[in-house]
Amino acid sequence: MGRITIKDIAKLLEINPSTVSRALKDHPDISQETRAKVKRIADDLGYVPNLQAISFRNRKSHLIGLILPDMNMFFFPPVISAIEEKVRQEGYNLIVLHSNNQLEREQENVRICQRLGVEGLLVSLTSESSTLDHFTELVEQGVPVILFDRVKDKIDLPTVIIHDEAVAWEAVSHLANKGRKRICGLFGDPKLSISQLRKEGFLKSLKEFGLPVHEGLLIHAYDYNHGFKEVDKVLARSDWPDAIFTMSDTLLVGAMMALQKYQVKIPEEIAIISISHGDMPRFFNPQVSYVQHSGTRVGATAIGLLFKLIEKESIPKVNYIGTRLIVQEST
Amino acid sequence: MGRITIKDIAKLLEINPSTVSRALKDHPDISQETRAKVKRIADDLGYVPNLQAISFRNRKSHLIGLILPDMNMFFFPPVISAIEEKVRQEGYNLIVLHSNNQLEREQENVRICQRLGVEGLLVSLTSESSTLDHFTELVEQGVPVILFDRVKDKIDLPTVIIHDEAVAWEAVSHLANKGRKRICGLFGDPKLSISQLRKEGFLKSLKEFGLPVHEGLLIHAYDYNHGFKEVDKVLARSDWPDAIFTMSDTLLVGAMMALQKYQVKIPEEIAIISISHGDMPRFFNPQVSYVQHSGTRVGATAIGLLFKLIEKESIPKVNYIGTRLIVQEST
DNA sequence: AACGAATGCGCAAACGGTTGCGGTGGAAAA
DNA sequence: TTTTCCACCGCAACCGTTTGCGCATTCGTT
Repeated sequence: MGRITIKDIAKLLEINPSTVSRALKDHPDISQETRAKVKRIADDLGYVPNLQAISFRNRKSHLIGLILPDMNMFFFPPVISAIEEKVRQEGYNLIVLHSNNQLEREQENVRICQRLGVEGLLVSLTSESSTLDHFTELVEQGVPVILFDRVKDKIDLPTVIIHDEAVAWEAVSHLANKGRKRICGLFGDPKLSISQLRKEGFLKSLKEFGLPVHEGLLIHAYDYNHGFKEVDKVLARSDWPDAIFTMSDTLLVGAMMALQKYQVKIPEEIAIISISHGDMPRFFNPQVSYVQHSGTRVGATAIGLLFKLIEKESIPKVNYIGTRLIVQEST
Repeated sequence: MGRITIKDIAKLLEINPSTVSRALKDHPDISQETRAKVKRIADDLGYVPNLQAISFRNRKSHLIGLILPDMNMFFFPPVISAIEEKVRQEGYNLIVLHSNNQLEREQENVRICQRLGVEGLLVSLTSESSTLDHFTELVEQGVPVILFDRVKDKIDLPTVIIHDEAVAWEAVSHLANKGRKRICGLFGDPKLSISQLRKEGFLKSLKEFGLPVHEGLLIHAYDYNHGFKEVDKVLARSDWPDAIFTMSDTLLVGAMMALQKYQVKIPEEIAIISISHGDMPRFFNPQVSYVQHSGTRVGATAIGLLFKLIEKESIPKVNYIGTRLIVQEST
């Protein structure tokens, strides 16, 4: 025999499936005696409720969708962990989808979520996601959607972010306060709002400190190899910067690879600071100062808000995650 | 109105739902004309097939379960990516579950998969998973289960692994061939078979080269902080090793942090080699030699085999993933 | 003794889509 | 003209579980 169903139990006990169903969930209409009998048989036969049937009947999937642009090893793992933890606590399950940084894939992923009947959706956008029409249908059907980290402004979906501009400003200002004057900045894909905002914070800080902006020291890179190559180019010249700001762990790694190649004395010759999840800066010697941007907190906050939406509570449009400047002795 | 169903379309066109169903999937029984009409209306109304209903009716979920012991940032991200890629290609969806390194959670996760009706299951075990009874019920129901990376021997589930012992042996032998004589080994949780096997490979190499085994240089550590502390202790003494082997990226990081703290000259004073996914060794200066253990290949192989099982094809019991020794100039 | 209430359970429909089978109508074959 | 055949579509059951409603039976109350 395949899987045991409620019907099987009913037949065995010569009662109605509805009675079995009610007995299993301690419905007061059913006598203690019957409940006990049903539960016993269910246990003996190894009855496992068919979630598909239940989902179908109740018109809910108990599924939460999570759409990520990529599988950045530094940031998303703790995000996924935090989300999955909460999701399971609430008796839901998590579907993780990757967009491979392509809008088309993202749209496809949204469709998949729609077909699966997810009850809530957490999204970190690709850099190509300028239009967000692919979410409207889902939203109109009443499915809550929350954007986190990689978001778009001027859209009406709730977001969970850090105060990107302020965070970059804080990091760069720390360098400037230490007397650094020729500061190089590494940013990610310029199409991403996080890149734009962090760059603005960078520029704002330079301006406040009256420091010049060197176009050659404003770098955009897409991965650590690219970051390495760009910083390598900078260091190949004689007019070295005296500090580097990197907006992510990925870029920090790229920069460090170049700095190490040139045997740069950190921080004497060049100081470096990053926005980071918090692990990577400790792996280097000397350890790197950073503004901590916790993926765990981002994930936990986002999923918490999503469940509030699912419970029909209202939440703020924009939700900022706190950050913390971690200064290493050496910097 | 909520979600558009086949019945809605049928009512609108004054035809039978079965006709709509067939029209949508180009059943030859339906005239081209009707097909066109149905598809047009379906499109206009934004019909989205209810996957829950379909899954229920067809008694299949199109779901694949992936159970991970933790969210190790070095190894599992590429594994997840590779699996998800293939899963989506096959028209399936992926459920990712984390066991947080607890057997209890793993058992719970298996139950969840069972209730969800997954059609296949990929598992990397926790270190606590000595018994594997929690899989038998699922297996008996005909659901294929494949273990990868963190597996148990003496069980009858198919596995995807690297040749742990040989890989460790290769790495350590490389050190020995370079004349290293006092080699320190860092291993993970001793309850894990990968730790045991890699340790055996380590010891085998030492033996073959006639090198002594120093108990104090055989270290087990659970995360990079722990690894750091242990290596720190070793370096606090005067009798330094002249080489270190680490069995994972996590431990490599811990070791490097300690080496950097003591300003150890690599590889002059102490050489280091690791088993690694491949990114981390490049982040250090000098770059670290390693035996590459590709999470992408592991994931791709495991999911490929799983689909073979789903298609009722037979597969080997143990499947080895190839590895490659990457020697950096400096070592 | 008679009536209302509570208790315990069964009946049947429903969720959305699929599918075997059967039926109708019109065209082609006899 | 009658028979055959095929193209096209409808009917109804079904997947497993839930739930509103209704029907007995028993119990407590005047």
